[in-house]
This record gives sequence, C-alpha cells and structure tokens, in this order.
Amino acid sequence: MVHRCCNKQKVKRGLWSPEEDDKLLRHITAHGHGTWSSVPKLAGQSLLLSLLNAGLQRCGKSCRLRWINYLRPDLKRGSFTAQEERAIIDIHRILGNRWSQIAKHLPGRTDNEIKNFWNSCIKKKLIEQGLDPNTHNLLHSSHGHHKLTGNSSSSSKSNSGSIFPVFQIDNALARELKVPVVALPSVVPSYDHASSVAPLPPMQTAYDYHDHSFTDMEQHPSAPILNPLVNSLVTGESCNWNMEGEVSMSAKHDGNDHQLKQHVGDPNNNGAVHSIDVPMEGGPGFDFAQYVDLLQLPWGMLSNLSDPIDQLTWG
DNA sequence: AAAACTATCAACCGCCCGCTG
DNA sequence: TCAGCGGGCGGTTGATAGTTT
Repeated sequence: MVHRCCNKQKVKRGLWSPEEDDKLLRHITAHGHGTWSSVPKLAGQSLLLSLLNAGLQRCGKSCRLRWINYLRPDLKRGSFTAQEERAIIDIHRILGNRWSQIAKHLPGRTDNEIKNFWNSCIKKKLIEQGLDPNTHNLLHSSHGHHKLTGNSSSSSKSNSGSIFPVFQIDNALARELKVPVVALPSVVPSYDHASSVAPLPPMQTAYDYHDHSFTDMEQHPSAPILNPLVNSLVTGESCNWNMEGEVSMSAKHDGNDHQLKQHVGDPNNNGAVHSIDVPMEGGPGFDFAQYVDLLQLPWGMLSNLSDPIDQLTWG
C-alpha cells in the first residue's frame, strides 16, 4: 500500500522503537534534518549498523513529528506546572486553538503536548468552573452550577461575561497577535502605609500573581506578560520572569526599597551581555514612568502605554 | 481478580500555505 | 500563472496505563 503523504511503498506506522529513535537522533544531530522527506533514507545510511537495511521505514512527516515532539534536546519533560497552566489559559484566551503559537511562549513545550494537555485537562477544569473553553466566557446558567466570587465583578468591564479579565500583553506580543494592546487595569491602591501591607490590586486576573515561588527566570512560562512586574511593584512582592528567552528581569522588594535588574540576552553569547541595577522607591509616590527610559525596557513595550503608566503612579 | 471505565499522549490524517520551476 | 512539492498545523484516533467497580 502506498502511503498517501510520500508515496512510499513500505512505510512503518505506529510507535517508534528505540532503534528508530537512535537512527533519527544520530542523523539529525550529525547532519541536521535538511528536507524531511530525505531524512528516512539518509538516517539509515548514516549508521554502520544499518547498512544492510534501507534506512528508516518512515515517511518524512513522521520523522519530523518524532523529532519535534520527542527527540529534540531542548524539550522539557514532566508535568505542566501551575504557572504553565495559567499561561496556557491566558494565551489561549487571546489566540484560541493556535497551539503552535501558544507553544512559542512556553519554552520546551510542544504544540502537541499543549494541545493534549488542553483537551484532557484544562478544558474540563474550565467547564467545571462554568466557563466555555472556546470563548472563556461564562456558559449559560442552565449549564453549570458555578459561582462568582471575589472581584469578578470588577473584571467584567474589560471582558464582559468572563470571570477573568483580559490579561495584559506587551507591544511585541500584541503585534504578533494582531490585537491592540490592552490598557493595564487601574492599579491605584489604597495603600495602607501604617500596616505596611500592600493591598491586592482591585483587578485580579486568572494568573495568580502572588505565587512567586518560581525563582528561575528562564523557566517562567508567562514571559510575554507584563502584569507580574506591574503587580509586584504595586504589592511589594517579588517577581522574576523571562521574556522571549532573551530578556530577563526581576523585581525585588524589601519594604519600600525595590530593585529591578535587567539582563539583555545575547543569543550568540548564551546569556546576558549587560545588566543594570535600579534602586526603586516603591509605595505611595512611586512613579513607574520615570524608570522606563532608565530600564531600557525591550521593544519599546511601554512606549504606547502612557495611560497605564499614569495609572501606576501613586499619590 | 477481572471487567469496565477514564485519562493520557504519541502518532496519524487531511488541509492549507508558501516556495519553486 | 499555475501545478507540484514540502513543511506546518489543528483535529482526531487509538494504544496504553491507571483507576474504579
């Protein structure tokens, strides 16, 4: 039987054996994949042990899929973290089922993996919460027994019908998604100076800002999202995250003393090429805008956000 | 212990798009 | 301009492992 996609007579299907994986891995490691359609033949020829056979009995598409979803060295193994799950939900709200686009924002994860996770896990969770997994809006009341809690009412102004507000995205992501940059929420807090306990922002998103347990900037999945930084400056909590794998920033808070460190990654230098430490006086009177130039924030991501920046100014 | 059910995930299919001759 | 091809993508399937009855 001729395989439809490549017209090969003898094409093996089904699960890959360790031997097949080995052939493919060695070939691509040594020569790159070139054109995928030629990989099956060349992968066999590149191994002494396989001189007697005709190479991989697989079609090029199958080789490509196996490499991308399983053999690639930069893949992250293991379960999705809570941060990754939230990031997927947030990005899916904007992108929908564009799994490959979503995967670009989750380093080490494949579109297939994210798609499976969505279909087997996240989808059900959203439905249980009374949310339509396609639109992220509330399902009709006849459908579920969900309940609205907390500050959900304040969120409805930006995303009518959803218990989650539209999350905030930077300019670069906005360009990529071809959507306008969403104005940051009003985060003028009633700061309790006496107790030194920073209030929660009036607008909470699906992203749990207060889970800052992650410490590895390179691993944080919500790279494109500006909110954690903004929120950390408002609440006085710590925040580390990574942007596009090239720009990492952190905000450390110690009382009202804040530091923001910027690392600009250099893909040719495998890391930061420079960093700056910026002391920041947070709390009432803190003006985020004055730090924008100093921080040399990437992509001019705040340049069109004058209103939100104003909203970040206390006092 | 075994059958039934559920969850997970690797892999395939078919469609679409961009490139090339 | 257009047909052929390769690659990429989203939807779907089917195998397997785990759990429940």
